Amino acid sequence: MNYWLMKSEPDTFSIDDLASRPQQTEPWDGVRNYQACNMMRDDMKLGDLVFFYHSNCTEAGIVGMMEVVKEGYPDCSAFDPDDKHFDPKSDATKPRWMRVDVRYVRKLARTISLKELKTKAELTDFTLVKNGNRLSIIPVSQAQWDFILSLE
DNA sequence: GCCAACGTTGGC
DNA sequence: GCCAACGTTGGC
Repeated sequence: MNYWLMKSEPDTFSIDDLASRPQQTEPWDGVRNYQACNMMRDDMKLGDLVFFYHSNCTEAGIVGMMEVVKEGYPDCSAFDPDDKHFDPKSDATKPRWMRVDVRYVRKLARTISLKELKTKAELTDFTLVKNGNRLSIIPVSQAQWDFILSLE
């Protein structure tokens, strides 16, 4: 069982959007970064738990939790010329990008902000708090997961 | 809206 | 395979 963190801009897709979806489930598509896609393809497994992180907003931070309900499969939004994330170099015979499906688990009692996470000695190795980090999917260790939840 | 950091592209 | 140019991310 692995733990993860996935970023989303709340203006585009927030935790409340996820909670109001049918079955509270959503395909996590539009990721166009190889490192992140490889993790969805190879490492994210059914039942893995994921922090939902709001980025590029007033209070960037961890707002909730979700779980992987479908393992990596081709992101067909890359095949659709009308889609914002269309990629002409990806096609159905050789999909370049992957996605997983995630289901809402719960919101945290409060937002654990990036600012706060950066102050914790326990998290100095956590990729999220490293300067200039741009990965939208980040692995979280068991220890990091437990520690972050203890802050709630 | 600014800008630093970083990933990707493409010429050579 | 190097690296400059360019585009994007995301905190502030």
